[in-house]
Amino acid sequence: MIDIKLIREQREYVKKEMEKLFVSVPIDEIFELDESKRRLLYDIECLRNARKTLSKEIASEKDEETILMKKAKVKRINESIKFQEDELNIVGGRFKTLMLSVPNLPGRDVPVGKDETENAVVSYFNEKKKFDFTPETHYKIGQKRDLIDFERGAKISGTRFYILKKGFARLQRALINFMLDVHVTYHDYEEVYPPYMINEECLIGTGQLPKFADNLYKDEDSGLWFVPTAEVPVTNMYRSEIFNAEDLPIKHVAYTACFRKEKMSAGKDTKGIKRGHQFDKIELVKITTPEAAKEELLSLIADAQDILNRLDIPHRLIRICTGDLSFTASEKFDIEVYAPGINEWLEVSSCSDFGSFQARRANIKFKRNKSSKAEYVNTLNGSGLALPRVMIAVIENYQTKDGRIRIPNALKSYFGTEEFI
RNA sequence: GGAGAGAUGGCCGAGCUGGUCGAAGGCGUUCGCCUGCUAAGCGAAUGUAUGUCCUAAUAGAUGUACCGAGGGUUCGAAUCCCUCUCUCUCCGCCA
Repeated sequence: MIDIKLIREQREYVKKEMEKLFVSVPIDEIFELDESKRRLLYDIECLRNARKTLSKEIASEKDEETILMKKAKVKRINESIKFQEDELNIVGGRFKTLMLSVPNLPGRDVPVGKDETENAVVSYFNEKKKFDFTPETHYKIGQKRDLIDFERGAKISGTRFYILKKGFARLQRALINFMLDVHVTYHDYEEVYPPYMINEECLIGTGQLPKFADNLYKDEDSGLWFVPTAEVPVTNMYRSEIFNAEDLPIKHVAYTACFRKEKMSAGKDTKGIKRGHQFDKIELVKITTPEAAKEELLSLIADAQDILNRLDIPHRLIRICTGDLSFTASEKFDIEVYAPGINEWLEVSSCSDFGSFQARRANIKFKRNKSSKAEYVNTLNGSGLALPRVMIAVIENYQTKDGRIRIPNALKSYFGTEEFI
């Protein structure tokens, strides 16, 4: 949620910023709703004040008739209050709905661009591998060597589900441990293992709801939702909490499975393990002061990239332009790995600074010192990294001519004496 | 799943036969006094959110809401009633 004061005081500025995102947002309507909401609230408060005064008078009043008269007066006041409150509920409800659907404002130095075609590659890292044969796709290798079972995945769960077997199952498990170990040991993140099912407030807090309900799984019986990313439970751990400035930044790393319906992407990325309804991910989450956010974003990106450097996987860093920013982000960088088999760049991490957008929704604040007023924190996160696509990159980059996968040096300690899958 | 107990300010803890309760008391914290230093002692202050007025102001004045959450009764609710959530104890079941 953006600050309503911006709409109150700098409406034209907000409109201009929203134009950079190439979305239409009913700023004027929000402004007017806010005005009438405040007017109603003011009227109601005056009425309540009158009621309070009269009630107190009744308590000390002796004369029966005066009491009756005053009681009748309060009853009339209550009727007006009720009337105004009903009005307020309608106006306030509409206001809230609209506010929750306003995307975050783009950060100051985010380049303006229409869509993903105007994103800029910041830089390339690690040399592409040279092959003296045509590199195979991960799914061909997986099927040929019985390391991925797509048929039985579909049999037990439907399309976009697969079963990893033997060396690939172990490779994924090794990667999970490797990533967690690196972030905990070398990057100073505190590991957490959160629930995979969460209540609705969490998803409103981090901005997945109400807008992206279509892409989320829900258990109707309990009202709980399945996590689409660990960002949601980990950030929401601190919902409605106030930090002391000296306790920031908070840095967490979490491993979870993630569940997404992927309706929007129907028919897209159906081959291989690139896009499933369930996938594993290591997530990095930071909570910082506003002034530390930029630096923390850059180090978060570096932390995610470190995984790829240790694995020696070619990748590139992309700066996301305004038109391609996600709903909640004020600034965002993507990391893409190169997969020579399918010959694609695959997004393995999206690193974002959300400014105070999520903090405002989830009510997460900090105090600079004991006597100062609580301010909203900045929340940041990025994958560190998404498992299936790193799996693709490892499999396709480390394949040998005879269809085996050489185990990257960084993962050797997770595989005992084996050198190949 | 069954039976019972509970949820109050940074913490502990009164109030719960409805009005004088934004809420006693204690602890903690902050400031001042006292003091060779520390401790003790004395005095004062000390919730959050949001609106209005006034402002250079996150300074002042004032309104409203908040005693787990949401409804209800009443002129008036922390106090009474209903629903829900969570915590604790006991029983059952269980990886």
